[in-house]
Amino acid sequence: MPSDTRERLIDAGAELFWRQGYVATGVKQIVTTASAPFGSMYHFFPGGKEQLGAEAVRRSGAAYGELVPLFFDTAADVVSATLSLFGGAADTLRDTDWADACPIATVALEVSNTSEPLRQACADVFESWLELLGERFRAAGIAPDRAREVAIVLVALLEGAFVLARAMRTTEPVLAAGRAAVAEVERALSPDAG
Amino acid sequence: MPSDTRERLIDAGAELFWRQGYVATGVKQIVTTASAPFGSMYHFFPGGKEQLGAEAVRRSGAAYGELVPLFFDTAADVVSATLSLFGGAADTLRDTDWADACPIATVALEVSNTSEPLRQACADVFESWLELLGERFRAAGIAPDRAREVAIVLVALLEGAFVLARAMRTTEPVLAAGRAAVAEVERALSPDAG
DNA sequence: TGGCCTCTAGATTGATCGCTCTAGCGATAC
DNA sequence: GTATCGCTAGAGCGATCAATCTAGAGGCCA
Repeated sequence: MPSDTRERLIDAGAELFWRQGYVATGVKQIVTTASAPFGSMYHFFPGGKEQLGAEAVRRSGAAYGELVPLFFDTAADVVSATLSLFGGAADTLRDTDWADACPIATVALEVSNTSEPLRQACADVFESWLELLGERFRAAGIAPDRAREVAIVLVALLEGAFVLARAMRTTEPVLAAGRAAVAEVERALSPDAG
Repeated sequence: MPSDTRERLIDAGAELFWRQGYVATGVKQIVTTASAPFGSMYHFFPGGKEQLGAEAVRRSGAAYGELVPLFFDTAADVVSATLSLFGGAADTLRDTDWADACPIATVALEVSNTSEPLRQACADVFESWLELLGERFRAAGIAPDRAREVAIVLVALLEGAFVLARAMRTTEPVLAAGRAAVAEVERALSPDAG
């Protein structure tokens, strides 16, 4: 069985990196938050903060990816699923004081040119989301290449809207992005129009 | 006349925050890069790193905003301007080793919940971009409310595509976002179709 | 010349950074 | 019993953090 302390360290790291970013989060703070002994940190993660960071990113990514079935399995179709995905994101953002946005976007931008393992972890997470979403769009009858493109546009709209919304403290960008995402999905569903 | 040293400090800060983010950039590094005396830093910016950061963000934002007339004045219409804007962004990103993306996005995410002055500076910059773009879309005949929404969608697509592209090391998201941006602009130009 | 003010110059502060180190606890194996 | 191993525990390393401090250089005006 996996060590309990190790799990708690990853969870604490994921939470803190989400909220504060990678650079601003100290190892000591992670250890304290996890109620773990400091020595265990480097026992379980000989690669140090970077290794813990990579595992935390992957865990956050997997958790966030579970939102895809949550929204797309309950909705009537991919259009309404897309709409409620953005609507839910806007509500969550506002209700959490503009904190609960993408758990890895800040880290992704921070480390993109400074840590290859972390950059790779972020890339893998994004790719997994694209695959999860692409699958849904293919199931809705959209051709594979087009399905991937729609998935990319959807994720880009969400990530970009998060950046704007968190800075400007308004849900306006998320709602506008949601309408654009719906339009993109509809456009892919009926490629003849336009 | 404005002090030369002060100007150099802001420029150096803007450059470093762009490349490394706000948290990862040290005051000492800014001073060294600017070839400025350390004492001058706190003479010109009694508010410290935070004050310099806010001014650097506004300067970067203004410089980046100049891309709007650059692309929209030379293009035949707003659609081709949008297309070349994303195309240019993709080329630049690839040619600079995925470094030259949005100069303030990393900072915006980093400080959104930790520094109100910096958050405000980022919000002001985004708002200025939305105004610059909205103006162009209004001039193209799009109703004011709709023009703002198109501007938001365009910026969100670009910011989100940057996040994906920098992590995944491919221009694919920027190009896909560009096509979606073009579709959004076209949709706004002919609201009857669809 | 003397006084004032802006800016330069960098040593220094206390705190925190990521990380290494030794020491020892407790359970299992023989 | 005792040797081994996984894990706990935290003191302490050198480096770096943002920021403060004193000291003085140089221009401007009287």
